[in-house]
Amino acid sequence: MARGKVQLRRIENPVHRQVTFCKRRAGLLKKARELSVLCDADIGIIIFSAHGKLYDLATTGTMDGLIERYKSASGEGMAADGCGDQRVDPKQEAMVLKQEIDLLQKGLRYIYGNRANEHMNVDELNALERYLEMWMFNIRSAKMQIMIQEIQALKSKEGMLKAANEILQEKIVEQHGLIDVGMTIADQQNGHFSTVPMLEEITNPLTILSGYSTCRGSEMGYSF
Amino acid sequence: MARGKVQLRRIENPVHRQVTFCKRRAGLLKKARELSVLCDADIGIIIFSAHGKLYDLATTGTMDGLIERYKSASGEGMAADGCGDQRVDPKQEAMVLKQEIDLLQKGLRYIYGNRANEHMNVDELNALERYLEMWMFNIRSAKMQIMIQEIQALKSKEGMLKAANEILQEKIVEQHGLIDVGMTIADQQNGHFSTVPMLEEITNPLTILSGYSTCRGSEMGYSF
DNA sequence: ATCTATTTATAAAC
DNA sequence: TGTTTATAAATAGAT
Repeated sequence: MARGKVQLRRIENPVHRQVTFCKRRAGLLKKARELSVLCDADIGIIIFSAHGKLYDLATTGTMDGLIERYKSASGEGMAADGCGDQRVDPKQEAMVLKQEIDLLQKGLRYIYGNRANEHMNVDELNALERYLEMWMFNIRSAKMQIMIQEIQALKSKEGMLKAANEILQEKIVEQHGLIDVGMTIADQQNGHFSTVPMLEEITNPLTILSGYSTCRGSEMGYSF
Repeated sequence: MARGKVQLRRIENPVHRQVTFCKRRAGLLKKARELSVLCDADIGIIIFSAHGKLYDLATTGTMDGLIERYKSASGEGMAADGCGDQRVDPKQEAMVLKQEIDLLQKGLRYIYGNRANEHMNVDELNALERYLEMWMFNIRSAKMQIMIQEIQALKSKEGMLKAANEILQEKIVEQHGLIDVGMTIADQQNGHFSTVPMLEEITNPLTILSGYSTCRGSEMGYSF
């Protein structure tokens, strides 16, 4: 705000960044206190610096009190959604794909390269943002499917082995009486990996996108 | 700040107070977003109006995530009794993922749902864009680690069972002569799932981002 | 909500 | 860090 307009992006110079952090942090907290007094509001602010240091402010009581109040107040509204879909043109498909690829490449340069060299406007960024989301879905779906297959295959294999194990055990018992070597080894592992249900919940893309499974699954034939 | 200096005390006129509350609240949140972007800070703000209405902002993930982080960061002055260290967030990991998903879902509602219902400003969209990049890396890494662990655990379990199986087999042979039931079942599965190396190639984030493996691995200590 | 006259906040320099 | 100063932003009051 002074001696030069500031761009809304991360300040690269660490010294400048630190100085600005101090000044603006102070300014922000001051504004918060003013708002609280002027308008009779209760305000809590939590700030973690880039290095993880905590700064906080609670204009009323304690931060914990505000957090409690927040938790009870925020558990309220849940809106439904109406997902309207548009339609695609069969003829321009190739051109569209080409443009998407161009944008992808530009975006990668932007994200991983020197941002100063690549200019992307808001529209391009928005488009890129949408693509990123689709990519995540596609890649994740593909990988999850493979890994879930793998896990289920291993589990079924395990089941087979256990069954075989039991059969062998029984044979031995039939022939000889109780022997415990095999059972002991097998049972040591039981219940050790009960994380599987949770795992599947977390990793299943459909779970993550719950409520958005209309997520253009059919439109997502982008050949990535 | 304009047309008249303001006194630092509660504005008595209810209309003025309400107007000022709206304006300054917007200003405060804007300042917070700027500070967050400029200085790479994570900020959460909770505002209760005089009438109890809640307004909030979380520049990183969700407010719940910041609250958790706040609680663990602020409660560092107590290290009395001998509790086991939980340095490697076994539970926090899941929560972190959940928060990321929350924000992603908000973004998805915005992108695919009715934009009128979800108001996201340009700042939020830019943040979302940055998050997408980080999420792709972080979420994928976390999930891959879990699933790879799972697969390895199952494989080791399989090894155990096979070993037990063999021992049992030997016992039977010792006692009785050749029996083929167990061996047949176990061997049916051999070599069936040689896909694992390929799987790991596909799922490794660094592979997907090949050519961009300078992918800020070290800069990505965003504490989600 | 939109428009200005002013007050504030603050970037750069010290 | 703290102070100074020129300038960008925020915003009080009016519309």
